[in-house]
Amino acid sequence: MARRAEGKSGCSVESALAVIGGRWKGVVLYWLSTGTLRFGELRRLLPSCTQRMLTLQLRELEQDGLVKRTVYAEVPPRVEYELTPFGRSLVPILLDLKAWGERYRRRLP
Amino acid sequence: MARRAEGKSGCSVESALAVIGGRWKGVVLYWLSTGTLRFGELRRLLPSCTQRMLTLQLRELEQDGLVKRTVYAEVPPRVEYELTPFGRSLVPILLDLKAWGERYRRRLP
DNA sequence: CGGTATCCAGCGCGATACTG
DNA sequence: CAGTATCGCGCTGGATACCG
Repeated sequence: MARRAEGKSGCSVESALAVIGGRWKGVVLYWLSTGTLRFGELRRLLPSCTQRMLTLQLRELEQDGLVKRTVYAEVPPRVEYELTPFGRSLVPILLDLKAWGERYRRRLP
Repeated sequence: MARRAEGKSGCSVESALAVIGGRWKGVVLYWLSTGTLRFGELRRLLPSCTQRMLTLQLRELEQDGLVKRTVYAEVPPRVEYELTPFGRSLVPILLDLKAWGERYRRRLP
């Protein structure tokens, strides 16, 4: 986690990218911006992300205070993920990025 | 370049992050948003980025159409980098990210 | 000054298997 | 269902040296 570790040095753009720059974090955050989701639902929404990676990325987002994890003591177990208020503060930027990404893709050969 | 290569698949957030997610790209773009810069100037602005990495990241940004590279046939050689119009279209988002990054850092222990 | 070339470490990430 | 555990590969990026 070299990238995430150095959160305090460098400029703030780096800090932000360190938080959302993980392989799947952008998409995870995007889907969570549409509402609370269970682990299995996220898995289905990110078919090419392995279970292990999904877990890891969610844990990091949780540590960074963007995502809240709620475990329900049921059988079978249920775990729900949702954005924290701080996480939600990133959503507008994420949507801008998404829009920009669409324009970028339209330029491709 | 696994990340950059798959620009066409996945959601657009991924595409955008694939373009600006490189280790130094965010900062390079940020500095270039303040005006045209020579290679050596960028080096001084990113002291912890090696010359090799700076070159690589600039080349990728150039390929992605965000940065224009101009070589002046002088001695000693002079090379200037500036944002393309398309690159400039990313600047507002970058500034939002920067502002968000500052808030993020203020939350840190 | 503004680059290549070369070599190489580390870790990001995937694949697979097992568990409460 | 929602995870951990373990193993290993490949790419990212660092160090260093050389070039027009």
